[in-house]
Amino acid sequence: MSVSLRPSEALALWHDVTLDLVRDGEHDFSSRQITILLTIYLEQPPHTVRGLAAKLKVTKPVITRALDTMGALDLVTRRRDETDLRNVIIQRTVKGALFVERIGDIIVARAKDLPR
Amino acid sequence: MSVSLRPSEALALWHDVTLDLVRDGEHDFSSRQITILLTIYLEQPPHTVRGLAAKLKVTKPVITRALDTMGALDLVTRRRDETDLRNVIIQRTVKGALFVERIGDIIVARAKDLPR
DNA sequence: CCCAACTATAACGCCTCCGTAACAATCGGA
DNA sequence: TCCGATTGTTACGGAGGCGTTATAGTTGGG
Repeated sequence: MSVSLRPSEALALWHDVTLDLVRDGEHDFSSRQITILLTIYLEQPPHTVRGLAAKLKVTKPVITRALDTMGALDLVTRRRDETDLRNVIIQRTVKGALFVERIGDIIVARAKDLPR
Repeated sequence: MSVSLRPSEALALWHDVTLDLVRDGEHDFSSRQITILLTIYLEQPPHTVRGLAAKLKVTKPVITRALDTMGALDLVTRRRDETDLRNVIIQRTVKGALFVERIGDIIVARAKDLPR
């Protein structure tokens, strides 16, 4: 199945959702940070710094810094890979799951209220 | 009309679109900046610093700074309101319109490709 | 004609992020 | 057992955002 959206509807949806996120005022993440968070919570584990950097086409320090920030907010955790100690496995947290869930609820609600 | 989305679809769509935006790598805007840009291009003019600040529930310097940044990128312009010289009218640019249009196209494309 | 109210912006010190480069730890094949 | 390759992180100087506060310009009612 696919979702049918006209450009004006798509942009209105994007606008409404980001507006809600800004108004809530809890965090002001960049596109990079949001993408990293959603990738961790939506795609199949395991997630590594290297893997995320490749997927997003950014450098590894970008990932490290984002994980530092979101780790401090308890939205994400890191664990050493015991089978290869060079790797770091990025893991989900309850708080992060709730945050992502809330984003999903906002999108659904705004899509439902979309005029036209 | 409204758009029917389940939470998992909504999040997948958000993930796919932000991923595209990050991969393109042209800009890395925050939620605030994106919201300001979309508000200017989607809502009825005129737009003022005060009005945007109220709508987004942020302080005026936040808006001024965002306009500085996006103005330097030619995504937005400022003009003095001739009927009340205290006001600044924020205006659209060709480059900004194309940028917003591209975001719309990405959302539509990703919605169409959405599995399930 | 004042002057309080309102506009947007500038200034301040702080913090976070940037890209690049160097780094320590670890792995695995020769 | 080396030693080159690979992992993630840290260090660096620079750029830009933050919230708060101060400021310059403008308005309009008394």
